[in-house]
This record gives sequence, structure tokens and C-alpha cells, in this order.
Amino acid sequence: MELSTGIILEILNGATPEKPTFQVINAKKIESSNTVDRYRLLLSDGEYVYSHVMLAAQLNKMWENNEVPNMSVIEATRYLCNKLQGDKRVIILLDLKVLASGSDVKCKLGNPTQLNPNSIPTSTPKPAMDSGINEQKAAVFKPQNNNNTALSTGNTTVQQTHQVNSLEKKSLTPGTPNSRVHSIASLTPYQNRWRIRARVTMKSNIRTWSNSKGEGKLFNCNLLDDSGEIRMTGFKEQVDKFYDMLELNKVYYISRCTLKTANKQYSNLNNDYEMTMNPETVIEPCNDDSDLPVISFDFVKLSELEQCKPPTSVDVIGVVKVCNDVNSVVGRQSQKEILKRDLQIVDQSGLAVSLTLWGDEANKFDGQGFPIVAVKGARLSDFNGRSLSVSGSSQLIVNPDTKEAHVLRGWFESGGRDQNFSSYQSEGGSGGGQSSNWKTFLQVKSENLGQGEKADYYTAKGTVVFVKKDNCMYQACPTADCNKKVVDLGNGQYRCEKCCREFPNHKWRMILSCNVADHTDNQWITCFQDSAEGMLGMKADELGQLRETDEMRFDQVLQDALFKSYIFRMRAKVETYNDESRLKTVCVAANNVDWKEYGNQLISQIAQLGI
DNA sequence: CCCCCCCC
Repeated sequence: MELSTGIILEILNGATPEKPTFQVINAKKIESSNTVDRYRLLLSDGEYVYSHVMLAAQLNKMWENNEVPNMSVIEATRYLCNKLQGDKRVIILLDLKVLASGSDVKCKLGNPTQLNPNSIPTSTPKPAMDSGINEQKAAVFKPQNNNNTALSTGNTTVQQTHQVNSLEKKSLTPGTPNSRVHSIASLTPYQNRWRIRARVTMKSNIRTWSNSKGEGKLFNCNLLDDSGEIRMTGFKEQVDKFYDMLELNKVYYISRCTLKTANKQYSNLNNDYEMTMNPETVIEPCNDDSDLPVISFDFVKLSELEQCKPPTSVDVIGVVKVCNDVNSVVGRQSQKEILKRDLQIVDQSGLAVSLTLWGDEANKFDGQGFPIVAVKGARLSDFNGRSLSVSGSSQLIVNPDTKEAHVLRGWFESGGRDQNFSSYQSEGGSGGGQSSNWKTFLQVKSENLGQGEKADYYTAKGTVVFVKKDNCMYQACPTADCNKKVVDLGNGQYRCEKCCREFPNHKWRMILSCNVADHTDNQWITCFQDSAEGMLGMKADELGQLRETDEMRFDQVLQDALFKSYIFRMRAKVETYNDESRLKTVCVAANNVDWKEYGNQLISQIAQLGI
């Protein structure tokens, strides 16, 4: 256990040694108009005690949990020294580790003297050879604690080495101190002098707002360097000053923004802080940008969206196969009219997915010539299975000059455009809003599908093992939209009670009860007209004729329907008759198995097992 | 100082 003797003075004079150790003599909560409590510490390095020490608010809980009782020896893992007005200097502890609890140390180490914050002596830089002097100092230093805590001095040589290292890490360019460039990851609200060099990886449109607090305009952009990303927002005057100057993908020197804690609710960037431009903000273009990372995409194939759990953000790239006209909707909450345009994008995975653009971006989008769109951070929802939207934090790039885009273009022009594409949209219309939700029949039971207030939709591959012949079809009202069963009046007339009319004819409607099996279980399902006709390979009217004229052939049609496999889309809901409840499963669609697609589905299910 | 990301 060592205190970094004399280190406080060096830090106050601008040194930035790594991981200095201190003793916390005292801590007190300061009164603040701010909603956040702040702690002020009395910190000792064994030689001096300094009182202008603040704790970054995120460390408050260590004190609130009594993890750092007075007299604890700590290592300052991250810290800053800021100059305030009047040349006052304050040390801010950003991150720390307790090396020895005050409950063990119990007393003040060494015999430190109080530093007067208003007259801090300049520490003369000590050359490496000077360490002997330091050791002399150490000899003078008398630890009062004589238990097992041996105290020694900080080693100046080592400290200076650390200092050089840490400056190297911060890309200190030889020359004036002003040429120092900070990394984005090092920015905190506790610094007041910094400059970053960063690439613009997202630039929003200019938006306006109007609320009870006022109105104005703003934009934001994301900045990237090799240490991380940060969001930057500009309001009003700063919009006028910097919006046109900041270009997507270009690199700038940026300084003097206001740092604040990021509201994670609205930011998908990996940074605890974000920054706001202010009247002091300086932004200068930087032309030498080759060393900085460029906007990077982590593209998800459109077929892989199935495995993404909405709502989430994804990077996607696709060819705009369909570009719908721009139209407008009224926002449910805002009650404002918003322009929108739906695109349908496709890729080599054979999927077509809807991508919605909003506002100005929707208005200005030109869908001519099947453009390629890449979206960083598109919002994925489960509407119609899967849908994408370009949200405020997304960046849309049209016809990017990237390898992925060229490969995609090549595929599209050499036959991809003529391909048939699958969609996540559930067949049969009424199952919207769900993903395909693949289930086995055993899962349907074990997961209690259909027990909720709303019906559950799921997709299953199954084989027809039994078809009920009785009551599989009925005579229905011939009116186009009426499927009501008619009464055969026996005189060649059929009466529909719903339409209150008699007709000389009727149509045939089907209600086919089938038992369908997969490798786990079986399930009784009800198939109405369209799916039943498909499974029997015959139109209901023809089948009705057959039933009346040639029962053997009719039986054969039902027989031939057995042991065929389909991809079933089901609607499951528990229904209760006479106090008896049972799961009713309606087949919304029965599609022939596309073995390639189904194989891919199985592959992705296997992938989801994470084996 | 925004922070809605909309609608079907």
C-alpha cells in the first residue's frame, strides 16, 4: 500500500500520472441547487491535503453505500484537474478503486499539510536523475500507521514515464499544447478544454419544434473516431452556423461544446455523454482523414430479420424494387401531418421487406432506376411480420459506393430483378402484426397458445393425416359476400335468412376438419374455403357436384388429400361452449412447402439454438 | 432548448 507522495502538487501543476493513490480524509455532500448530489473530498497524498476535490456524480453511490469510509486508501483510476476562474484548480475523480478500507486503515497516513488552494506552489519538474531527492523526502516522511501498511513515496521516475505514456495515448502532437487531440471516449462533462478530431457518420435533417417551453430548430449528428462515438446536437444559431459545413463522412476538429449525460432512451450510441453546440463552439474541417475509421455497417440480410427481435435497430442494404408514392399520415400522438413513403427493398436472400421513409427524406426520395439503399440503424418493427423504418437516428445512404452495393447491383441486374421474393407478411390477411412465429404442435400446447385475450397466430409445417368427411361442405347463399347457409325449400328454391331472400341456386362452401401432424404432436384444425380447396385440389362447387353425383370419386378426392405436407398459417384461440373450453385452430393458409425456403428456416432455427 | 420517429 503506497500513497503517491507529492502527487497532488504535480497534478495541480498539470501532470497526469496514471493511477495515483490517495487517502480520503473526509467527504461531505455539498448543498446544490442541482438535483444531483455532489460530494467534495478532502484528499491526502501523504505530503499534502487538498480540499478542492470533487467526485463525479456516478461515484456517489460508493459513498451512499458506505464503500469508502474516511481514511480509505484509493487509487484514482480516472481523474481530471480543471482550472476554474481565478486560477483555482479542482481535481475531479471520475473513477476509483478502494485499495484499503478506512475501517481497516483507521487513521491519517503520514503528516500531510494543508495546501492553500489560492496559492499553489509550482512543482519544479524533476528530471529522472532526481529520484534521490525524492527518496530523501521519503525518509522525512513518517507514517503514523505502524501496522502492516507500509508507506512509501511515489516514484517520480515512474510517474514521469506514466505521464509521457498517457500523453502519447491522447495523441499529443509534438509542438504547442493546443495541438493535442482528445479521444471521443475521454470526453466528460468535467473537462473544459478539449478538442476532438472526428468523422461525421450521421447527419439528421433540420427539425423544428414548438412546445410550451418555446420553439426552434435543431439537428444532430454522430461523430466517430477510433475511440468511440458521440452524438452532437446544434440548436438555432448553431444550425445556421454549422449545418451546411458539416458533411456526412467528412472529418472535423471540434472543440468547446457542452457535454452532458446522454439520455439513453433516445440514443443508440455507446457513450454515456452527448454534446450540444454552444456559441463558443469551434468546428474546422480536417482534410487529412485517412487514419480515422469510416462509417461501418453491420449488414443484416433481409432473410435474417426473422431472427432479430423487434423493436430493434439494424443495418440493412437492399435494392428498391418498389417505390410507392409519397403520402401523408397524421401522427397519433402529435396530431401532426407527416409525409411518408413506403419502399420495398429486396436482396440476394430472396426476401422483400418494406422500408418507410419519413418527412423530407420521403418527399425527396427518387425511386427511379431501382436505387440501392443502405440504412445504418434502421428501426425494425414486427408490423406485417417485419418492417423497417428510417428513424431519426438512422442514416440513409442512396447508392453507396461500397463493395456490398456493387455486389447487390450485379446480382439484381443479372436476374435478381426477375426473381420471386418472399415476404414476412402472413398469408390470408388477418394475421397482420405478427412475425411468422414458427411452432411445433407440441409447442402450441406447452406454450398455451390461444389462451390469451387475443388469438395467437403461428406457422407450422404439418402433414394431413385425417380429413373429416361429414359436414365438410354446405350449401351457401349465392350472394357474393354472403356465405350464410341456405335452407333447401325442396322446390328448387334456397332461402337465405341473412339476406331474407330465396334463390334458385346456391354455392358450395367448405368447412373442412383435418387432423394435422408434425414430428411432435398433432392438431385438429378447421380449413375454410380457400385453404380447403387448395388442399383438396378442387373447387368447392365442383366438389359439391361430385358429392351429389359420384360419391366414390368424392371420397377419393378426400382420400387423395391425405399425407400431404403444407406450411400452415394458423390462428389459435380457446373457445368455450357449455363450460367446456377447447383450443380452436383455424387454418388461415395452407401453402405448399417451398423446400429451399423451409430448409433455410430450419437452418435459422438451428442457428437460434446457439449450438 | 430536442427526445416524435409517427401510419397501416
